Amino acid sequence: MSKLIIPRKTVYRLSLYYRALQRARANRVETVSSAALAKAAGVKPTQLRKDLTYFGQFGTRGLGYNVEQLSARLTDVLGTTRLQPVILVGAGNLGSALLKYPGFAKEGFEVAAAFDLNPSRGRAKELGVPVLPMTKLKDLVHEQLVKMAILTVPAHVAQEVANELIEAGIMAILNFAPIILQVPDHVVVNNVDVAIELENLSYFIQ
Amino acid sequence: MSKLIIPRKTVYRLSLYYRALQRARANRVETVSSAALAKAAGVKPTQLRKDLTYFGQFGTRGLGYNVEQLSARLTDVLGTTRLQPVILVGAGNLGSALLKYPGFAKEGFEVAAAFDLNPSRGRAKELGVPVLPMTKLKDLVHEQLVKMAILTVPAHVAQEVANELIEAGIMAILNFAPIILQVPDHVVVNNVDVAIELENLSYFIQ
DNA sequence: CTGTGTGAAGGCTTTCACAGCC
DNA sequence: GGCTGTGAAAGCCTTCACACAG
Repeated sequence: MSKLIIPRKTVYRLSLYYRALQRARANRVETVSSAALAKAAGVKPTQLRKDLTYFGQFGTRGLGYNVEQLSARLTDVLGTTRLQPVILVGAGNLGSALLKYPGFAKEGFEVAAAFDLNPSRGRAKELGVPVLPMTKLKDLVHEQLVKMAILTVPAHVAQEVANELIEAGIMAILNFAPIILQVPDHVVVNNVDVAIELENLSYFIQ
Repeated sequence: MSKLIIPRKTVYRLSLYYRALQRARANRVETVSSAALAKAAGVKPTQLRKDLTYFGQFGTRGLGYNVEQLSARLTDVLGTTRLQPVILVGAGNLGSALLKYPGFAKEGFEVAAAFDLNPSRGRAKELGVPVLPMTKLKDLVHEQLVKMAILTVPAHVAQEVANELIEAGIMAILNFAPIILQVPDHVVVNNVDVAIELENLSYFIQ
């Protein structure tokens, strides 16, 4: 379905809209205007409307959008993307914190397992997922058809571990190591880098 | 200095270049070509060169860039932005993990203090910074001229806490809560949202 | 009269192509 | 020959302006 090309930035914003809609739904709101929804998502109303036109018309002119209905359509577009199993590699401070973060399940991702060079240090019980040695990586990825990995290892081993992940069949990496990973074309990487975000912020408050 | 307008995305990439240069320097490399540096930063060579032209010429044609020199110039452009004091608000799992993350100091940021509704739960000793109650926020921000904050509180209180931060004089917020903060124009916000990054990744591996 | 849908315009970034220097 | 610097072109994304529906 929808093999229409949706711009990269639009896809990103769809997630924001979806979140805002869930909040509206939780508040028993039935209808939202593009102005209201856009505000909740931090964008301009015209942008929101334009984004939605990439996959159809949902609004009622003079009224706004039906929360349920738009929500359902967004699930449909982003939909198959949810409920994916994910693995986390590197159960240090940051990795452990992410594992304990309640937002994953809520947003539709399940952490199938965590991997670490030293599996004992993260106790599975406390973290709520199995913590396995790297040698088990390939098997688990194949068995559970895992395509995505969260990488929270130190920078100096990140590339090496990323190679192992790709070798094992991982297609998408959410990389927290402060280094740009070199990967083949079929692999997607998103980076999360706290230091760079801070640096960026500070530039704009001169 | 340099009130020339540097595009937002360029500023972001300058941080990547700077990092890559530090690694090159650590390896005693004296000269890099735009091709090599661009690869390390994950961009195209022409993009790197164009980015650098916003604030001067540094390269030697036929040779490349002097690592020291370019590095110094980048420090200069991003420079005053470094070594800023930062506060962290919300010393839960994620907040504590970030405090223990060694990357801050290395990248030139110092966490002046952490704040929490329940200061006892994060022991200052373990975290390496004072953990204070929210009532001390305003005083510390004023005393230490803090302009930036890392926000790692639960989503349902994020807006409220952000308001307090802004009220206290904070100008820039690195927000980890999965919600779009409504802030006045003079305040800058960057969002880090793991769930959305995952969702985004998964869309692109259909 | 309110609020959506959308072609067209505008603005911002990236990429190209090649001139210029070592 | 190798590699930088850069105007021009292309591409992408956002915003505008307004037609149109309820």
